[in-house]
Amino acid sequence: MSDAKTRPAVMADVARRAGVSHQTVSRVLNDHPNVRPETRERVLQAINELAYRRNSSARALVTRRTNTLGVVAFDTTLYGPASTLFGIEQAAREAGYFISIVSLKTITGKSVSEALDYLAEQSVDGVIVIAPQRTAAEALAALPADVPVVAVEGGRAPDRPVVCVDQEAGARAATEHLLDLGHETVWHVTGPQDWLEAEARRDAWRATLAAAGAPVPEVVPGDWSPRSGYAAGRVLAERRAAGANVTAVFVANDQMALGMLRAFQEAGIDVPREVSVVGFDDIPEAEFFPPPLTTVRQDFAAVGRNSIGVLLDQIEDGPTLPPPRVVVPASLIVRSSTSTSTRTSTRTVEGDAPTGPSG
Amino acid sequence: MSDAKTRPAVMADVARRAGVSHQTVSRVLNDHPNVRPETRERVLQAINELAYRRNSSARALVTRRTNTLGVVAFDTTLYGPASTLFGIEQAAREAGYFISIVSLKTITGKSVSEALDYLAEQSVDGVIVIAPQRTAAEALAALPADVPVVAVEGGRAPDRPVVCVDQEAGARAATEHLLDLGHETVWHVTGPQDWLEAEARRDAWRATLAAAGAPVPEVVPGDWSPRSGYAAGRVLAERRAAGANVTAVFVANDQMALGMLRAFQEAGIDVPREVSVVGFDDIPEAEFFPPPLTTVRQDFAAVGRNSIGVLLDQIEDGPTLPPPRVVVPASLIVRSSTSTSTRTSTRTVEGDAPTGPSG
DNA sequence: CACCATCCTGTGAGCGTTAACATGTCCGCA
DNA sequence: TGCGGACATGTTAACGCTCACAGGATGGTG
Repeated sequence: MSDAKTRPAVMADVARRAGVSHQTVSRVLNDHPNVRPETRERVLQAINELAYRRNSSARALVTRRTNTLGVVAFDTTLYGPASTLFGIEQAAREAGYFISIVSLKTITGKSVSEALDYLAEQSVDGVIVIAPQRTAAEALAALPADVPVVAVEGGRAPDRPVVCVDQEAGARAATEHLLDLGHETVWHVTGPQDWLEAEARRDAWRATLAAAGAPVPEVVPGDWSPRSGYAAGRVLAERRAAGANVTAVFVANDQMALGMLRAFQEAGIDVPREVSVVGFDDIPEAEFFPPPLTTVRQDFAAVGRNSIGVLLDQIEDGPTLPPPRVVVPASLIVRSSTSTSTRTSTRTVEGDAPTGPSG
Repeated sequence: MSDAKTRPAVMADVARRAGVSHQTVSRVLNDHPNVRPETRERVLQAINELAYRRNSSARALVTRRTNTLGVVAFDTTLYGPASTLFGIEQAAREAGYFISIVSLKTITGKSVSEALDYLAEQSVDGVIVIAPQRTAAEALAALPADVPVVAVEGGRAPDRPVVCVDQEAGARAATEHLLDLGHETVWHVTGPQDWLEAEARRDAWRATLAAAGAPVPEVVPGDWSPRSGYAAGRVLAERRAAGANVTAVFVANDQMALGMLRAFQEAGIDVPREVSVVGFDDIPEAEFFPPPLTTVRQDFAAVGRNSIGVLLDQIEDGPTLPPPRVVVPASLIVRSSTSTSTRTSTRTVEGDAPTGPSG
């Protein structure tokens, strides 16, 4: 009975070598308590000698668990998604799960549901969807839940577990920081319209201004790219030249802030002496912008950890009602792109209001 | 025999419903030719009605193929690795493969081999290792090849397939561009010592200078981070103040270039009037640096496509000798951080050599 | 000494699929 | 009419594992 030449060893081979049954080998592998230490030792040695590896497919077939989680992401080239993905991967591996990833080029209801289909084909045990856009979040909500799903930045989906960064607190901190510095009001450059994060930051900015009794300027649209930030910077420089009270800007992300800094520089506007700028994300480059950017840092590692935590809970205990909603804090990092308002010797501006430069 | 309540349908269920044997269902699923169109139709309909999904574990168990490829990456938060990963994922999905990823925090021989172990446990069909460091590449070379492996940026590993960007051509283009602009020589800020890319860029820079008969200044060390670029910028500003001929710098990546630009600005050095700067990577922000950065663009999508291509070849046809080595081109993107040398009215510098500002 | 509980180990079945082979049908051609 | 071959389908046996259950020891207790 000349055995196979180089076929990897299977459980039966180990069993034979250790002089036990395949079931005992299985027990050793699965840390069952009822195995004599001596026997366990013999089995482990046989495993080592044969370089035995348990066949994950056979195991998955019978346990109905693949130990694999799917992640659907969009533009993993951006710092935020990339960092979130990294956090997710670390947390998953720690919990003994594999991560299978699908990166989308375009995010539509269709592409999201296709991605989920694709992952379902691989029989993942659960899925994390990084769904920062309204369309993605809606597509997710519309889907039948044959597999546990967690949305990251998934808006206020009422029936899905969601993990997200506290955009509101971040935007509020940014805006208040500028108001506290004595600026009469704060302008805002938004992200793309259908991004939930952009919306949340904008709304919180607006609410903060309103709460402080400060005038609420029209938003300047952007799309996250440095280019759009540059364009927004030119718009604001123009407004300023035309007499508008532009001394402080809260830009919805760091990349746009970079573009804006460049536009201001070209327009001869000094940051922070003449205009203060705050970003959002705290990308590694932000500290070295001209000038170093005051911005809001998001704890992406925590987002990853929590996503995995919520997802595993759901996999193990089934869906809970109401679905959990975890909010991860964001913190303001003050650098050199913001300073007190120096607009003292100026003619009164058009839409003035009682500002409270509180301490 | 009341059938299971909500248990997902299996092949036998489909077979029963379509009035055929499970084997015929299998044939339909696998596009076997010998199925009557009419039968095929009936089977497909049954599949639809039951929302049947083939069980990938069972399939993998018998075919000994998981249709999954592993990717080992390091610091996927950086633009380069993130982009490569994205390219790999796209190409893999197109080819019908799943991607399972392991991101390493630290890259050592141990961590790389652990990652490969981890992926082996998942029975991946092949692995792509993004191994830009010497240690990673060496760990890879030392490993037994029980699974097809492709190294991305894996140095000159003689016995492993490698896909890499033409660092040499990129660095040469950057250096020549500066020499062509009339600069007597070009300084260089390197990446971390054990990164193969850093080494390749440095060597090519040095060779280009030598070929042009230009003096070769000492390299300034860096570690990819903006911070280290800033430090390098201060060093060079100091040298310049001390009379050294610093009019052109080739920085090994864009992030460090950003830090350097900041240092130069603080030192009152105008870029590009007084010093020209070239980066490497062409990150999205580069176009909006102060000033827009001349840099070298790498085609990460092509790297991804080629990695998958080489890996699939190896999986399907077995290892070939010699192992393939694919080099992806890099191209110089000229922006505003470089200009002709204006160092005309200067005292002669110490280490002068016959420069050839050739056309 | 009988009896039950506890520990350790083995036996057999089954997870859902594909591969190999068997069977049956139909057609063309000698 | 008979026969080989292409085609269409069914039957059976793996694939390598875990689960449920069946024992054979061993030890404490009545």
